[in-house]
Amino acid sequence: MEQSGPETAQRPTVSSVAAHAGVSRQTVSNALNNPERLQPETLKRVLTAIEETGYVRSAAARQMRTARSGVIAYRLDPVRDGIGGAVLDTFLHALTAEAERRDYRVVLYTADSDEAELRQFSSLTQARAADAFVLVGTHRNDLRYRWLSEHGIPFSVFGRPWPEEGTTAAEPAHAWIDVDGAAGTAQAARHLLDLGHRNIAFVGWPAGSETGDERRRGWDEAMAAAGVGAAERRPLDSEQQDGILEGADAAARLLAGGATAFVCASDSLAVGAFSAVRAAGARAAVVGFDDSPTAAALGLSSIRQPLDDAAAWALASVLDQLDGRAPRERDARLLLPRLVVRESSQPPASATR
Amino acid sequence: MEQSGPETAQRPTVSSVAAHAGVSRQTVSNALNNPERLQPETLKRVLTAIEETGYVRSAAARQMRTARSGVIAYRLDPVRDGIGGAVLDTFLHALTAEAERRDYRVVLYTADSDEAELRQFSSLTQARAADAFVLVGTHRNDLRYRWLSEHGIPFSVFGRPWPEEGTTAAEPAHAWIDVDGAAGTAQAARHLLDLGHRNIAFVGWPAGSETGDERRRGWDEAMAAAGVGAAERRPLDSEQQDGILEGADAAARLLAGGATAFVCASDSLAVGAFSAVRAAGARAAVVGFDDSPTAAALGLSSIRQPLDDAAAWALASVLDQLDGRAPRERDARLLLPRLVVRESSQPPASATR
DNA sequence: AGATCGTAGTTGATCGATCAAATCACCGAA
DNA sequence: TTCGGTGATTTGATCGATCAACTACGATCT
Repeated sequence: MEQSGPETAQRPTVSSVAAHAGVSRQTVSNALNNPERLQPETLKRVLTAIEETGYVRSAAARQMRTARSGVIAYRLDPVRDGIGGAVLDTFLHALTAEAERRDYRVVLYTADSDEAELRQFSSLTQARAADAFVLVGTHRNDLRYRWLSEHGIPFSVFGRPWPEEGTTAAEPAHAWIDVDGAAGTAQAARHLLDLGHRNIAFVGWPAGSETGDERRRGWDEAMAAAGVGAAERRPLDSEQQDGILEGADAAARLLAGGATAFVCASDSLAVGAFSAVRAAGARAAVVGFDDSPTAAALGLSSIRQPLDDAAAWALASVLDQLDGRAPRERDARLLLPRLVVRESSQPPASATR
Repeated sequence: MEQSGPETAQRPTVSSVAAHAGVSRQTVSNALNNPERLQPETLKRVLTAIEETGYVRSAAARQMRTARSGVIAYRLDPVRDGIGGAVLDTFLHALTAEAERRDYRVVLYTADSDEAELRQFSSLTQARAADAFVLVGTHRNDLRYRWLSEHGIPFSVFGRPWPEEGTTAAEPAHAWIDVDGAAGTAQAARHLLDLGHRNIAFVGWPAGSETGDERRRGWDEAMAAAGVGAAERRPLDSEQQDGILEGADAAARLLAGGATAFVCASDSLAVGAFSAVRAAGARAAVVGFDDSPTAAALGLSSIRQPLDDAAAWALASVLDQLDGRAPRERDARLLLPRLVVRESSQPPASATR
C-alpha cells in the first residue's frame, strides 16, 4: 500500500497502471468506474496493479472530463456562542464524515452577507470548485434559495424554510431537513411528568423566533395533555435571551414561584438554570436542549438532535439532485430528537404536587 | 458582473473570452497570471472582456496543468468540549478567511488515528486534491510530521512540537507557530497584582501537559517577580481536570484558603471559578484563558490567543513552502496573547493583603 | 546596411482521465 | 462457410488552462 521513496517514481497514471497490468487505459478506468463491464479475472488483475502501484485517480483530470468536482461547499460562520455553536460543529463533522464515505469532499467558504454569499456561489460553481451547497440556518427573505434554484445549482438546507413573503405557504421548492423541536421539549416534559413533577417550567427565548416558539409549543402541549391547565401553565413560562446568566436568573425566579423542574430551550439556559438550582440548594430537575458537550460534562439531561441523520440526509439529497435522481422520499417531514437522561433529571425527585 | 440566464450560454473559457476581446488564449491567461507581460491597453481590454462574459477560471483545468490544486487540507475533529472547542473553530474560520484572501481553499477531512490520517495524507495528495496540510494539536511520537516531511508534502502546525523521543531537542525541522501561554498567564497575574491582589491562585490542569505546565509557569514567574515567595505560592496552586465543575470546586477550596483572585488555565475552569465566587458571595477576581464566547457572554476577563495571526502565519508558511520560498522569518518564536479585561476582574477590588 | 535584441503577442503540445466509437474474439444460426 | 450478434477491450478525441517555443515588428548597436 505504501509508495516508494520520496521523489523516485513518477506519480502513477491510468496509462502506467494499464501498462503494469497489461491492459489499456480505458480498462483501468472501467475497473474503477464500471467494474461490471470487466471480466472478473481482468478486474482482479487491474485492481492488483492499482494496489501495487499505489495509484489514485487525479481529481483534476477527472473533474475536467466529467464536469464534476466531487465537492460540496459549506459556509463556515464566525464563532458566536460557545455552547450552542457546538451543534453546527457536530453537523459539519457529520457532513464531512458522510461525504468521505461517499467519495465526496467538503470545502469551506465564508460570507458575511447574503450578497457576499451569492458571489461565492457564483465563483465556486463557475470555477467548478463545488458541485453543490449545504446550507444551514435560514432567515426571512433569504435570497439564497431563489438564486441557487434559478441557476440550477443543487443545494439542500438544514433548517426549516421560512415562508417567503407573498408566497402562499405552500411546499417550498427546495430540499430541506430539520429536527422537530416541539417533539423534543414535549418528550422532556413527559419525562419530567413521569418523574412526578407537575410544576414544570419552561425557560425559553422571547416569542417570535420560529425555533424558540416551536420548542415552547412542545412543552406547552405536553403539559396541557397531562392536564395542566392554561392558567397553571402561564406563570411557568418564561422568556429571555439565550445565555447562562439569563437562564440562572429565570430559574431562580421560577423556583421562587414553585417550579420543581425546568425544560430549557437551550443548553446555555439549562447550564444557568442548573447552577441556580444548585445555588438555591434545591433538587429541581433540569433538561437542556442540544446535548452539547458542556451538558454531558455537567451531567445535564438534554435533548439531542440527530445531527448525523440530518447531515446524511442533506448530503444524500444534493447527491440525488446531482445525479438527476428523483427527490428523496421522507416518511416524516421532521427528524425526531432524543432525550438523553443524566443526573440533572435523575434519580426521581420526590413528587411535589 | 452577473451572468445571463440559467442554461442559455456555454460556460465561458479562455478561448471564448479571447475571441470576445480579439486576442489569443494565452493573452487572456497572461492577463490573469502575468499581467505585467501585457501592454496596459491590452490588459484593460482583456479584463473588460472577462468582466463582461463573467469568466472564471476552471479550477480543474488549472490544477491539471499546474499540478496544484490551490487547496489546503484541515482535519476536522469531532466536537469534544463545548467551551474550549471554540478555539479551533475560530482558528479554522480565520484559516478559511485567510485562504480566500489568497485565492486558496480549505477542504476538510476526518481521521480517528494517526494511521488513518496518514492514509488521508496519501490519498489527498495522490489525487492532488490538496497541496498542503495545516495541522493543529500535537502529541508525543507524532507520526505525521515525519511522514509528511519524508514525502515532501508541505505542512505547518499550530501548536508546539513535542521533542521527539531520542532526538536532541534541537530545532524541529518543520514549520510551526504557537502562542506563548506563559506570557498570557503572566499578564493576567500582573493585571491582578496591579489591582492590588496578592493571594492570586492558579486554577490549572494536572502537571504533565506541556500547555498546562506552561500556563502555570507564567503565573508562577509573575508572582515570584512580584515578590510572592515560593512557600506562599505553593498553596495557591491547584491541579484538576478541565471542566466547569472542577473549576468551581477548586475555586471554592482556594477561596477558603484566602485566595482573592484566580488565574485559570481555561475558560471552562474560569466559568466554574466564577460561579463559585458568586455562590460564595465573594468579590474575588477571575481571569480565564482563550476568550471563548462564553467568557464574553458572562463578562469574564480572559486571555485571547491571536488566532487570526496564527492562522495567517500557518497559511503563509505552507504557501512559502509550495512556492519554494525561503522559510518565513519570525521575530519571536511565539505569538503573544492579549488579556481582555471584563467585569470579572473589574472594578479594582479592595486590596486584601 | 545588416545583425542583434527586446517586447508583445501568437501557436503547438500537454497535463490525466473519461466519453464515444471502433475493434476484436467468440458463438450460434442461416 | 459465412454472417450477425454480443460482450470485452482498445483507440481516438476531448475537457480548459498553461508552459514552452516561436513569430512579428521596431529599436538599437556596430
